[in-house]
Amino acid sequence: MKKESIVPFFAALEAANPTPRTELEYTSVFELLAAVLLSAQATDVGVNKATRKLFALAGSPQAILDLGLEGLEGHIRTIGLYKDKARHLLQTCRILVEQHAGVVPRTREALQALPGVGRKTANVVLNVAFGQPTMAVDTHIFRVSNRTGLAPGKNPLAVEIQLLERVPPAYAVDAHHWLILLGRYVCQARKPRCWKCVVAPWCDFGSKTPAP
DNA sequence: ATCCCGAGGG
DNA sequence: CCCTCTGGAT
Repeated sequence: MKKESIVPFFAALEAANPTPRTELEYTSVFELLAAVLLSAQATDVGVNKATRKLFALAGSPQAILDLGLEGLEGHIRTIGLYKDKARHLLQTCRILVEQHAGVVPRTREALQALPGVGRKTANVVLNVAFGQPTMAVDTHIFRVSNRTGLAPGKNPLAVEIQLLERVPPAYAVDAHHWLILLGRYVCQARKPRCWKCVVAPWCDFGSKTPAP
């Protein structure tokens, strides 16, 4: 993608969706952290289905701890990778209670020190909860960045660095959500719907898919 | 590089 | 059946 295409690219995304937001359901920063941790290799729809009941019963680190491993597994069993996620979330809650007074930390270092929280999850929390211009490169953002040519890096970290360099400051906070939603509903992995894509004029993707 | 792992879609 | 879904730990 040409350098001069980047501003119109994001201007088009902004025009189509002026105030993008995550589709994960949460009512506190802790619930956001838990929901993002659970969302690895899973759909938001599936995570929300489980967390709606879970958070109604246990919406704080101590309340999750009180569920115990078996109890927590019971609530998230319908989500993929649930054994690892239950164990990691419990350990994370234990650290939050014992080392952070039950409050989600605001630094990348402290976030990534939590079990089950890697670079991508930390970036999402920093962006969504604390308004920082991070680029959380998940499966959607990686694919969209490569296809469009916005950031052609060969691995998630390379793409993240390119996005941080190339996305204009005015778009840096919302870019995360625009790219995610574009990947989820338009630039899909199997069958991209190029005919309904608002950034198609600036996209490098060859042989754009026609309308059905 | 490999494992984890259920639900939904094609 | 196979692929995909807001990855992280080993």
